[in-house]
Parts: sequence; C-alpha cells; structure tokens
Amino acid sequence: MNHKILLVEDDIDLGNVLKQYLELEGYEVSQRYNGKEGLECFKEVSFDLCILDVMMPEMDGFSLAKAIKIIDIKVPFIFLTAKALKEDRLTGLKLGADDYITKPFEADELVLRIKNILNRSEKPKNSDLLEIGEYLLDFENLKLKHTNEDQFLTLKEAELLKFLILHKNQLVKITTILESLWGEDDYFLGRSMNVFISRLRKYLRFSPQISIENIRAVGYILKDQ
Amino acid sequence: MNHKILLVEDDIDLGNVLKQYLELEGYEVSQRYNGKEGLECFKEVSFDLCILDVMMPEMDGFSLAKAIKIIDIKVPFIFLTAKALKEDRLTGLKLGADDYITKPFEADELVLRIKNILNRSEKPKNSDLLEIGEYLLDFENLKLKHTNEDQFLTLKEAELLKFLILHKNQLVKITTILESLWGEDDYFLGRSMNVFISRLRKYLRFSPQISIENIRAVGYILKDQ
DNA sequence: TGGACTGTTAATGCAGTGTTAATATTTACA
DNA sequence: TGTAAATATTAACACTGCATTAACAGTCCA
Repeated sequence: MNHKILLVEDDIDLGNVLKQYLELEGYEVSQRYNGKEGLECFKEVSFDLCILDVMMPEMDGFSLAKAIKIIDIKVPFIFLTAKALKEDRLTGLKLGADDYITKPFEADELVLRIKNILNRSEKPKNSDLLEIGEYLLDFENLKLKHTNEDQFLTLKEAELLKFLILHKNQLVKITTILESLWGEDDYFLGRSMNVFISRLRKYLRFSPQISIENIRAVGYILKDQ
Repeated sequence: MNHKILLVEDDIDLGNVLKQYLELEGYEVSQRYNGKEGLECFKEVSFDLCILDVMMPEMDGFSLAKAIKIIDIKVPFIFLTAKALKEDRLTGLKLGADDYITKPFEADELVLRIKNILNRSEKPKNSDLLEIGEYLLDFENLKLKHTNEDQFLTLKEAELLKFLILHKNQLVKITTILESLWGEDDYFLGRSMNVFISRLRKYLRFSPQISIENIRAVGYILKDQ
C-alpha cells in the first residue's frame, strides 16, 4: 500500500535527513548515492517516484533520468539541484521532470509536491476506504466491497458500520451509538438499532474473522483479528 | 485535438502576453479576469488545464480552485503569484496544485511545465467529446450521439449529463449537483433536477450497460457497465 | 402577436428506507 | 432449572423521496 520512492543523492547528510522525513510521512525510501547505483536499484525494484540530484559523481541526474525513462516511461521524477540556473531547469523539464527543486528547500513543501504527484497518478478515488477483515467499506459510495461481491448499503447501515469500524475492537456503548447516529437515546430507537446490527451481521457473514458481539445491557464490539 | 487552457489573471497585460505565448505553442486559451468569471467559464466548457492567479478581485485563486475541483476533480491547475511566501505555496500545494510559479517567471519554463503536466494526464478526454457507454456527448454542440441517432439536448440537460459523466461510477450528492449546476441547494430545484434525471434516462435508454441510479436521500450514480 | 423552445412547477403513483411489531433465542441470576 | 429481561431475527408497515408525465410560464424570434 505504501508508495516506494527512489532517492539518489550524493550528499550523505542531506540524503539521510530527507529519507527520514519521507519515512515519517509513510513512504518506503530506497537511498542510493550516485547515478550508477540508482540505475541498478531501479532495474531491480519498481518505484512510484524518483528523487534525483542533478550533480552527482559517476552518472549525473539527467543521464540517470534518461536511463530510467527507458525502463519505465511513466514513472514521475523530481530533480534536486544546488544551482538555480535557468538552463539547468529547462534541461530537467525537457526530460519530463514532474518538478524541479533548488536547494536549500523546505522539506514540507517537497513532501506536498510528492503527495500531489502520487495522488495524480492514482485512480480517481477520492473516497476514503475503511478496512474491516476481508471487507472494504467505501463510505462515500455506500458500498461494502468483498472479493467477488459488492453490497450496497443504505445510509444508516453505512453510518453504523463506519462508526463500528472506527471503534474497531472497542466496546461502544448503546447510548453512545444512539446519541451519535440517531440523535437521542430512546428505547424504541434501541429496538431499531437491533435490526440494523442484525443486517450488518448478515452482510459480514462471509468473513469468519469478523463478528459483532453484544455485551448485554452495555453495548457492542466489532471484533477483527 | 488542441488542449484547452483556462487562464484567469487580473493583470491584463501579463495575461495577454501569456495568452499569446501559449497560443503560439498551439494551445487554445480562454482568458478571464477574476475568479467569478473564471468559474462561470469553467462551468460552460471543460478545460484540460487551469492557470490561476492567486491574488484576484471578486474571488481569489484558491477559492476558485476549490470550486473548480468540485466540478471536475481531475483537472490539473497551476497557481501564479507575485508573492514568494512559503505559506502561500503550501496552501496552493495542499489544494493539489500541479505547480506553483512565482512572478516574474520565464514563459518558456512555464510552457515546459504545462507540457509535462498535460502529457502526464494524457487521456482520451481532451476536447469536449465525452464518452459514456455507446454514447458520445458533444457538449459544445449540445448533441448526444448514438450509433444511428443523434439527440439534441438542452443546455441544462447537457450540463447535467456532462457532470455525471465526469463523475462516472461515483456517487455524486444531490447538494453537490444543485450547487454546481443550479447555484444553490433548494427543495424546488431538487424537484426540477428529478425531471432532468428522468429525461436523461430516457435519452440513454438504448444502452443497457448504462444506468442512472438513485441512492435515496443522498444522490445519483451514473453507472457504466 | 403567436408559435417554438427551455426550464420550472404540479399531480399522481410507486418503491425503498427506517421503524414497529411479532416471534424466537440467549443471558443473568435466583 | 426456571423465569424475566435483553437481544436476535424475520416480517409487516408507514412515510418520505423519487419517477414520470403533463401542464405551465418565461424568452426568443419571426
């Protein structure tokens, strides 16, 4: 699920700092210290994005980019450079660089640019997907996805399931659910909720590792191991 | 075949120069002078790229970008700004900007960046021919083409269909549709929209793989296949 | 002024959702 | 083990939102 980034930078300190920062953001970073190593690495593993220093021993960033493009024409890349020369920027852009950053740069800005580039190359799924066992709840589209079956949910069904997933493996009190989803805690709304719990169990019956368990007179736990 | 670019810039001189330059490069440029005009323009025609000034009267570039993203989440955009403030850049990038250029800038560099962005997002959805099932919507000419039949649409019919096609297989909320196409979310406008949905279904009835499905109290999904 | 066209409003019937009811099952505790 | 309360499950219900058709009002243009 994590995006893989190839970082090629001959300044070891800068490279380490950058790598740490990117890993904090949840990316998987492979670090190399010159163009040759970078190319070798790219041949072995496929990456979602490349960050390339321009000035490097053995093989400069531009040559590396050309070589990488032959292997995978679609992979996006970002150039790093100390020089703010226009000619340099143009060379990089002509190679199809997705971005061009001059040192010194702000790490958080770089991360944002990376996010945008990766989001763009992803599919148009702007909806957040909630995971539970072998299921995926696409809340925006009120859809519960399973291996070979998509189950459409009603609004309340989806709201309740989302609430339970967000509190996965935690005991949620009946009063909490009712007040959050129905607005008030009332005996008859409680009966209504029973029906919804029952329906959710039916939808989730295909995954043995999932269960909605009741704690008598207290609440429910959506268990997932 | 030409890429269409929406240029929104309140500095008339700069805008004109930029427009000329882009047209020399073979782009079709629509020029507007503030955010409101820009949004109106975007509602009418679909663009491949937007270039937005940040500081503008009536509606600033960031607000415009947000509004545009609601209509078409995939369209790439570039911000122009006189300020080189970090905070400003971050705001733009958070909105998903594909690029962020500070004035004064080199026109040839801008053009290169535009080329890269358009190459990357190269999809068969250039121009205003929108595909859905066995149908083809020619938005400019308000014509819905089918194998042996051409159906002329009214403006609102075409707008609604275009909106649904751009969000194909996604659930679009009723409030989103009303705010984007009617300007406000209101009960009676909702009734009006029902009628349009009904008419679209009638036009699309010849393709069994297409359907406009309703999610009660939430919105619609234009399903293809 | 009158017809053609577009978008809105009105009218009617239907269908899906959330609720209630009916019945069965489980749990807690004497 | 027996009893009452809580919960599960299924079916039936009522109400709201939607679909569809038709009628209406405003606009454009001859």
